[in-house]
Amino acid sequence: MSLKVYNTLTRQKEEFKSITPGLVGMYVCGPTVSGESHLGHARPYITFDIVYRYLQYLGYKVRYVRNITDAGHFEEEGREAEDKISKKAVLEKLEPMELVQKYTNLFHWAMKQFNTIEPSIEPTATGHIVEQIVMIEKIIKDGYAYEANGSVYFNVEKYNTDFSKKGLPYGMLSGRVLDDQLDTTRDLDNQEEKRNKQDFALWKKAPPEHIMRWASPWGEGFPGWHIECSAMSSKYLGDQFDIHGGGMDLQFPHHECEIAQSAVCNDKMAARYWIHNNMITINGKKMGKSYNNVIKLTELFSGNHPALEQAYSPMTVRFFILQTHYRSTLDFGNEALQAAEKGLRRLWEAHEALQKMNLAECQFDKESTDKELDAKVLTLLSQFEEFMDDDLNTAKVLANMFEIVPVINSIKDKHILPSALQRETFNQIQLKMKLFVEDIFGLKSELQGDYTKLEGVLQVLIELRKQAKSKKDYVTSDTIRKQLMELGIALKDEKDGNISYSFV
RNA sequence: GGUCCUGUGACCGAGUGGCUAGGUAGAGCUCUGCAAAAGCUUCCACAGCGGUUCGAAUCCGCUCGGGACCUCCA
Repeated sequence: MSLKVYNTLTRQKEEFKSITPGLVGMYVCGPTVSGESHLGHARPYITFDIVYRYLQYLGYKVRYVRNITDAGHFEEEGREAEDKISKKAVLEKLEPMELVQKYTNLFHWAMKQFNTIEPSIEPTATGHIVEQIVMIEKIIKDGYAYEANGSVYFNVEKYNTDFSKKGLPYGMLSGRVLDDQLDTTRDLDNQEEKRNKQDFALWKKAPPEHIMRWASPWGEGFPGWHIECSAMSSKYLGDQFDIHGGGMDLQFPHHECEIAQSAVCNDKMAARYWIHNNMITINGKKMGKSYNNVIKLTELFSGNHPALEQAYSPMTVRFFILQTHYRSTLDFGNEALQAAEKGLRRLWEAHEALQKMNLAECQFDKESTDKELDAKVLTLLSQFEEFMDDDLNTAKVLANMFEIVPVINSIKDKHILPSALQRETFNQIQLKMKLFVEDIFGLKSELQGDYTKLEGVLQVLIELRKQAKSKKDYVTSDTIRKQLMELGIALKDEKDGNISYSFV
């Protein structure tokens, strides 16, 4: 068994082989910290968190680089070439770096809520201006870029002509042919600096009012968007690395341009495997600023948005995303999120109950084994890796988990005896559920803080209720249960007369 | 206009030739003082029309619908 991933470059699933045995270099396009992250942004970071975790499970030492874009995006290229970040800063009356800091912090907070593991390196664009300038100089020197009025543009046509011979034509990732594009590129104003419409900026001259600016051989300005990723990925991962990830919408032009820049500088395809996650949609349309349909993560967690019937917790969102294959679109909806919330709760409660079971004293013997059930469970468990190896099919793994949940609950409720399974099978369930639910899927309990005092108080109430029940004083017992429910604590009368509780 | 993807039951979604996906909701039953939870059962879908095949949600064609990219975008 070995991991297979879908490579956008070849349009097929390929066996994953790292360049250096045992080591993986992975670069994922990070956030632009000029605003708050929304639900759509959560998808790539959760998706590649799974990739990161699974690769590590497979035994790889992974260097995971995810950048912070804190400069360089153009709001409207060609118009005034305004840096997106400085534009917003003026609006909010903040220093640009203050704004950048604010949204970087918010992003990190959200990533922590989602229980994603921090990348190995999180470089910022502004921290790598020098590297970007060096790269641009090299591209100019080789004749694939030209300066015009303090800005520098990449000569796409010349690149395509020369590098097609080397098997690296422009458009190879997104599957487009350069000639087709000449007519289809939209008209933008003030494009006269460019020799061709499809040329893209490596460096932009900063207008006088522009606050974010750096000295360069071409005057004061700021870097183009695409060059930052090329500069940072090659700096930390080398001329060619294993995985480049990001959202599908970055395929063109962003990743295409990265490929071209890196090809000129390093004479190589920057990355071997290009992995792209699909979009999150809302009412069938991509969630995005330009569609005016975004739900910010803070809104999602608080429920404070007209489209939301309630708040949804970070783990619910994480689970929601994992229930779908990463290359399919995922449609947002209250009903769908609520279904995810309930499903997650059932899975998590079974998982917790399972981990608490201690069967050391239990008698297992051959005669009592339900061979059919035992074999079924073993198959379900063994498929966990099989499904993950098949292009990270988290949806199928979850489906299998949900087939195991009734078995766990039945053992817990004593509908079936633990000895219906072999001891080794039971141990496997505990082991693999923990491994996949927690370590690979990164799900966790959302209870925070120290609950020992609260638990003590609950025990007192539970004792009182037990007493009331034994006296058939159902008014008291129902009152306790009802009022706790209103506080979000559900009491359950177990078969054996015990009372358990859970936080809803 | 160009390139590409897609249409699965009430909702979200796996699934690329034959075998129950799964979750949620609904219905029934068991358990139970009641409830909740849990378990069992049920709901047996693949846009439409043709074609290929012993057999198609899955392959091919057409029709209709939805979407992405071509501009910043996760």
